Amino acid sequence: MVVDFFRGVYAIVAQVPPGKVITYGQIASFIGQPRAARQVGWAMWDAPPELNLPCHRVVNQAGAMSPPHIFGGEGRQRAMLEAEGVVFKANGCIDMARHKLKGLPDTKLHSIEQ
DNA sequence: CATTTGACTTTGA
DNA sequence: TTCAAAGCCAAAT
Repeated sequence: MVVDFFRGVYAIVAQVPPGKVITYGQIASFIGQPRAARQVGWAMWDAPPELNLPCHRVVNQAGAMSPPHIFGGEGRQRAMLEAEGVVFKANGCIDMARHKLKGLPDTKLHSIEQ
């Protein structure tokens, strides 16, 4: 089986270090479905708060963040990212070249794969 | 079972 | 990095 898509998303996001951000596409790629970036967002919606997933560290490729109604406020996500040490550009987008995660800190994804 | 929807990506300019 | 258009995948209706 392709493993629970959502399960993989949770595992990836949970391993994202503070002060760093990851794109939906990268998450999907780690799972094995580089085209299922949209479903990553769906998984986030279905993501239980018990996991304490740092959804604010998950952004799109352009460095733009999710709609405000997700975090219950306009500019809410930006505040959390700034608190983590993330640098924002004047336009309001994240400095991807500086914070875009290249690889996961732990390769424990071996369990969720396959 | 067919259609719509969406926390997106990629390519090109 | 930003704007525009087309494409993809899974869940909801």
